[in-house]
Amino acid sequence: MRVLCNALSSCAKTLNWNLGIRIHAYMIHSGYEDNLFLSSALVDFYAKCGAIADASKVFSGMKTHDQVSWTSLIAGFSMNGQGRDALLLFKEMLDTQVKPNCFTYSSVISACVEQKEALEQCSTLHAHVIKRGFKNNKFVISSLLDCYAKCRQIDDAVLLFDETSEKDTILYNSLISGYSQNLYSEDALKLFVEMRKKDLRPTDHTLSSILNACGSLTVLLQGRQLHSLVIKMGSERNVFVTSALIDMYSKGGDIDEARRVLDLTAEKNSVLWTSMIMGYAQCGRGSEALELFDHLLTEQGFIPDHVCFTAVLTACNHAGFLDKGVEYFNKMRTHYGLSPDQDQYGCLIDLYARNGNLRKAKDLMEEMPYNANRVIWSSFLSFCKIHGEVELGREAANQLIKMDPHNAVPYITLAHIYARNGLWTEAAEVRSLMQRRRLRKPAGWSWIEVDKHVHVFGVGDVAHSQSNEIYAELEKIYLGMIFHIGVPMATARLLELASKKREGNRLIFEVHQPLIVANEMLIDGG
DNA sequence: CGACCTAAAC
Repeated sequence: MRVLCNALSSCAKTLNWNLGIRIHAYMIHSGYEDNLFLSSALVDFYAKCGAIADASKVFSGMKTHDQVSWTSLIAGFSMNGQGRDALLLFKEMLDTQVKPNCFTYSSVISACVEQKEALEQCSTLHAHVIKRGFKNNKFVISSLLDCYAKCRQIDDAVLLFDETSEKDTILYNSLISGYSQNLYSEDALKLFVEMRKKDLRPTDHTLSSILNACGSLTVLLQGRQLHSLVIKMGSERNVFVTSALIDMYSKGGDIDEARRVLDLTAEKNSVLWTSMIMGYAQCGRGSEALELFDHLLTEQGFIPDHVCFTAVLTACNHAGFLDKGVEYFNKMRTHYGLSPDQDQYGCLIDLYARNGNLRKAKDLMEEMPYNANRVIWSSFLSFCKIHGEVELGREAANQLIKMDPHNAVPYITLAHIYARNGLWTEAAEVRSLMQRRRLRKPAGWSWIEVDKHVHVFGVGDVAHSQSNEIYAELEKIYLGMIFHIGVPMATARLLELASKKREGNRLIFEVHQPLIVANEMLIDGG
C-alpha cells in the first residue's frame, strides 16, 4: 500500500499519466479503492495532471475525507485556474468536522488572487490564519504576501515581510515580484541587492521578476549584469526567464539583443514569439514584427492567440499600417476563430484615430461589445487633440474625468484642445475647474509634444515651443537621464524616433526620478 | 498523500 502511495505521488510530480491510471486500475482490481490515503493521493494525481473532473469524481466517490483529500482538491482547482471553485470547496470544508490546516490555507489563499473580492477574501483568510495559529508558516505567509501584492496592497505585503523574522528565498521572491508587478521597480532592485548581501541564492523566479523590473525601468546596464547571472546559473533554459530577458532587452531599446536571446532558445513557445513581436512593434520596427509573424504562420504552423494579435496590431499602429491592421483584425475571426476582445478593439480604434478618422474610431467604440476603458478613451482623447477635434475630445475628456476625477491629464488635454481652436473661454473654464478641484500636474513631470506623432512624458518643465527648441530641450533632459539611468540605448532610440519624425509613431516614454541603485552593481563580477 | 514565489498587452 505504501509503495502504491509513493508511486502515485511520483506520478503526480512527474505528470506520468499512463502509470497513474494503471495504478488506479490496479487499486480498483485489488480492492484498495476505499483506502483513504490512496484515494487522496489519487485526487492529487488527477488534479496535478489537469484532469480536475477525474479528481472531483474520485473525491466524491470517497466515503470519508481527511485534510489531505480536501486540500488536494482545493489545490487542484486553484492550480487549474478555477479559483472560484477552490473557494467554494473551502467553504464547504468549513461546514464539516475536518479542520483546514496550513496546507489548506496556503492553497486557498493562492486561489484568491484574480477573484472578484480577492482582497476581502484574503483579509478574511488572514484573520483565520492568525486565529488558528498558522501565521508563522512560511508557505502561508508567502501566499498571503503574494495575494496582497496582487491586490495592489503593497503596504500590507511589506508589513507581512517586515514582520517575518526568518525570511527565506521564497519570501524575498514574493515581495520582489510584488514590487515588480506594482511597478515599484526600484524597490524590487533594492530588495534583490539586499537578498544577495544575505547570501540567499536567487532562483529562476527571482530572475524573471527582477528582469521584469529592469525592463520597466529600462536599465540595460543592470539587465546585462543579470543576463550574465542567468547564464552562470544555467537559467536560460527556463522560459519564464527567457521571456523576461527578451522583454527587458526590447524595453531597453536593444531589440537585436532580444532577438539573439530568442534565436539561442532551443524551445520557443508562443509567449516568447509574442514578446519578440511586441518588442519590434514598440520600438517602431513594425515591418519586422509583421515579417516575423507571417513567417511563424507559414513556416512554423504557429497558432496565434489574443495577446499575439494585440502585438501584431500594435505593430500596425506604430508603423501606421491602417489597411494591414484592419486585415489582421478581421483574420482573427475568419482564420483563427478568435473573437476580438477589448484590447484588439482598442488597437483598431487607435489605428483609425491615429489616421485622423475619429468618427470611424468613435463608431467602433460604440459597436464593440465592450465598454470603452480608460486606455481606449485616453488614446482617443490624445488623437482628438492632435487632429483638433473639439466635440469628440470633450466627450472623451468627460468620460475620463468621470472614471478618475483626480487625474489631471484629461483636464489639461481638453484645455489644450480648446485653446488650439481659439475657444479661450472654454479653456479658462477647464483650468478654473481644475483649480477648484485642486488638481495639478504631478510635480516634476510635464508633457512634451515633439511633433504631431511623437509625445514624450518626461521629467522637467518644458515650455511649449517650436520643434527645434523642443529637440534641444529633449536632448538636454534625456542626456541628463543617460547619466542618471545609464541607458543610452533607449534614449538614443527615443531621440532617433523624435528627430526622424517618423510618420505614424507615437511614443510615450515614462522615466522615474533618478535611480538610487542604478549605479550599484547588482551582481559580483558581472 | 497535500501547500508558497516567475513570462507576452493601446
